[in-house]
Amino acid sequence: MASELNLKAVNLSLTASTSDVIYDALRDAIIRGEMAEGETIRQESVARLFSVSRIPVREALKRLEAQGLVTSVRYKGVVVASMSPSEIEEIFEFRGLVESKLIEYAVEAMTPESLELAKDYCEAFAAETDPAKWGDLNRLFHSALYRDSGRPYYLEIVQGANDRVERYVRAQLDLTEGMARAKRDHDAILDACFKRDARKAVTLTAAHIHNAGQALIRFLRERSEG
Amino acid sequence: MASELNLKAVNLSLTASTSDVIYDALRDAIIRGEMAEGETIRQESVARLFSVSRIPVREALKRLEAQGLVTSVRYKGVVVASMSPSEIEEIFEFRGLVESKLIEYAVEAMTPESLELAKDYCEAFAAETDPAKWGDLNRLFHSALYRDSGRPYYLEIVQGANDRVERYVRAQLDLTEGMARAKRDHDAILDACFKRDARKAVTLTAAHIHNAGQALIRFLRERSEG
DNA sequence: CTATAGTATATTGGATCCAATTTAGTATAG
DNA sequence: CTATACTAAATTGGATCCAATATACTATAG
Repeated sequence: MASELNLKAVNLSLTASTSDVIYDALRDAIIRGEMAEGETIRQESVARLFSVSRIPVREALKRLEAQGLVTSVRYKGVVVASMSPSEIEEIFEFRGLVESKLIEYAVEAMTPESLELAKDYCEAFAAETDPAKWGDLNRLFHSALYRDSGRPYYLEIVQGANDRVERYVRAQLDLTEGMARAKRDHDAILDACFKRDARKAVTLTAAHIHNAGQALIRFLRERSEG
Repeated sequence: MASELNLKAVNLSLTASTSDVIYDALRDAIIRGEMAEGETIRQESVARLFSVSRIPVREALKRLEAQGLVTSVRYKGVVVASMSPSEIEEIFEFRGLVESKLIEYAVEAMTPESLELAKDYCEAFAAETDPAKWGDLNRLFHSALYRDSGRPYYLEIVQGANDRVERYVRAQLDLTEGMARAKRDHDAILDACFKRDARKAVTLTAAHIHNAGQALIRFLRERSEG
């Protein structure tokens, strides 16, 4: 139910419109898996939730649609997008391709501050016991690694790709032992970055994403059979 | 001026809303370079143009914003996005990375129909004398090459990347000798596809995109100096 | 003459209302 | 009892109106 959304979205900045706030809250709820896939999002219920009219809600939904997080059918409504295992597999393959390049560009350019930041997030991720926070820390870790790549467009695209699959990743991390491997992978990638070993970082990143994708696909196929 | 838009957008399908029609028309106008970069798009003028209210216009603009084709400032309006040479360069680099992979996947899987289609577009592109149509045929050619790749997400991303730079490519093709090389490149790529030589197709595609990008950057820098 | 304050206009953001369509429910024919 | 036609409720799409803000313009002080 949309009414269960725990909206943490405060004004991100002074220039945020109502539409922006709603967009962020809905995107967050979808990414975190707080809304079931296939669930229809009623304009009126979202509007009531925020005590606004449907206008900004509709604009937010258009943006979500453009990003592929919801699908819309005229006069019927928008539903939370759902992805087949093969679609998810494609996204992971794509992430491997692009994020490998990103880490290659970033390793040479990484500042000490970024390295420290990545280290902090890496440790926080390893120490975190609340599954709900793993996704955030995982994302923060990777974006700390990539931030000096000098490739804003790549980052934008990778963010979009991650957005589409994050809900599935979270569901899996909650229920499997994927965390253990993720921690080891992160440590190894971070180590390669500290040593400025771009080639190794690339290899490890590609393997990290590939393995995570394969584990997720196995998980989803098992669950769909069970 | 927005009033100069030659709207060719008829209903794409029976399920198209007014917002969809306006979105397509604006996207088309931006991509084709019919609107100057930095030009502000007034909701009211677009609405008048289509004889509708501002509501569907605003929804269309939100979608364009989500795709990076316009940028919006609260209470000021949306303007046609403009890209710096370095941003354009990044897009071309990105395209090279992703489209190389796409052609690799596609070459093995290409059906005779797709090969014929690509050949037709390639020839039409080479024979076309109207610069306004080069962009369309160029895009059709490449999408015919990629369509059997089995990678819908890659295609979606590549389309978005192309959308952002197409206006600049068109401006350059209109004014330089870039066409000649483009034709030769296309012939060579198509030949490699017919011979199922994936490796060669990859190399040629990467070079094709790289060269086009470099030529475009040179063109833009010259023009900004002149 | 220039700079600044203040006002009027234009434009965007949002709310409310109406129209178009779908969906749920009901009655009726077979 | 089932299937179909019809009606009512719910929902989305769009139009019109009002509020918030920015921009252009004017007047006035210096």
